[in-house]
Amino acid sequence: MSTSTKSNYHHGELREALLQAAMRMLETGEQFSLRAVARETGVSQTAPYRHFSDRDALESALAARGFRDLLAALQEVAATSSARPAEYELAEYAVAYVEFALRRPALFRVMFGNACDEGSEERAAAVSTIHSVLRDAVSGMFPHADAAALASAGWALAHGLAYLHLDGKIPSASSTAPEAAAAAHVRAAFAAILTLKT
Amino acid sequence: MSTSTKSNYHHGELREALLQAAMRMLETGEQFSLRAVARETGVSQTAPYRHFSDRDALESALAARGFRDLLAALQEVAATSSARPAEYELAEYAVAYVEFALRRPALFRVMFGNACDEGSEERAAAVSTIHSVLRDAVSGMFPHADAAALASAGWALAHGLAYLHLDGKIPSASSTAPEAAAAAHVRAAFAAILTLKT
DNA sequence: TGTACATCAGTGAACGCGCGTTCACTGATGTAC
DNA sequence: TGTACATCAGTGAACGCGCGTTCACTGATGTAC
Repeated sequence: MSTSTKSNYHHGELREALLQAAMRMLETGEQFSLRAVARETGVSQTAPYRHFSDRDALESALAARGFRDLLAALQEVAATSSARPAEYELAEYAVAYVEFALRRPALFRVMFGNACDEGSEERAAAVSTIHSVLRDAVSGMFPHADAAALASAGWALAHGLAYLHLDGKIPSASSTAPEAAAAAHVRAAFAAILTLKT
Repeated sequence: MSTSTKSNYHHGELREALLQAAMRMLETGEQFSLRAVARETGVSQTAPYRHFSDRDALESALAARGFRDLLAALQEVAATSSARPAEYELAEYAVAYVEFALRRPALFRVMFGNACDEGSEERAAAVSTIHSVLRDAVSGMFPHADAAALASAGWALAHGLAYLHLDGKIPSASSTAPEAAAAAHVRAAFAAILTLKT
């Protein structure tokens, strides 16, 4: 499975292995614990302390990776598109955001839950990077608008949709795949707002 | 403190007392447990089982009250206002929503967290009541719009703003009271969206 | 090239915690006659 | 009006759980000479 199959002692890449195991658990919707991660990695339950000072340190590292991935997903929207009118473009950012949340629900909660939020400027930086990506996108699309305010609003809308779907507060109507239903809902929400122009 | 000061045996209104204690704890941001609620109420830790079959039953009852209160807060917006233009009116619903979330953060999470969501049609009913209140408001304000979609969008926007503020993801800029800053942010977000008309 | 030793990265037993929940119980209440 | 008894609403001890964390330890690695 790994490069060095034997000698569990001196694993070599335990830190990385722990992070990946934790991420895997988060991905399946489980919430993790230091013990569970150690178990999953096949290592004694105190081994993680060699690499993370405490539970929050692991959680912060996961959140940081989550933000990196979310950012990548958003930037991919910017890269792929541009055949659409600007307004729809904005909606696609939101779709990517919500899909990320639904694909990796527990991770999303770790990233945004206030649990280990205090004192991590890495986290603050990640949040502000996302914000500025959105702001740049918005100001490209709507040169005359207040880009910062609009980016905030768009983010909040996507965030709200993500949580409502995550928490099963949107009836989800039919038997369609939840991700598809969510995406449709996101587009409808943005379209409804843009309709206000009339 | 209560009507019957003595005879802790046969409390008389234990169910209500438990709910109020739990609500009080939630209000201060603590998350509760059956044991903690019993402690707070001054009763043995198994007493709550006379009134709630398990932890989830208590949580559901709290959520139901939360939805009732949130609904009241929204309806109060409808009652007080109407001097404003319709567009600002919508923002005021969102302000009330976010203020509710910030005033009672742990309750808000109980209401919307998916924890005990399964199988409670009381909960589903509460959610759909809120939705229809918003829809009615919207269709009163924007007769020509798709009221349902717009109500969803407005709700999601408010919900997202609520969570972002709850989780400290909005820098909060200054030293102002967080609730006031949040309210200003909500109004700004709605205003930014309406600006898209240009 | 070989040996001595410091350092590093694991182990495993144990701690104390709060939790939800069960069980057999007991005190208080209210109803039938 | 008084007594017998069923029912109700509490008590308190105990269970097993998973958790974060600590401790003294030991096996593996790498470096100095």
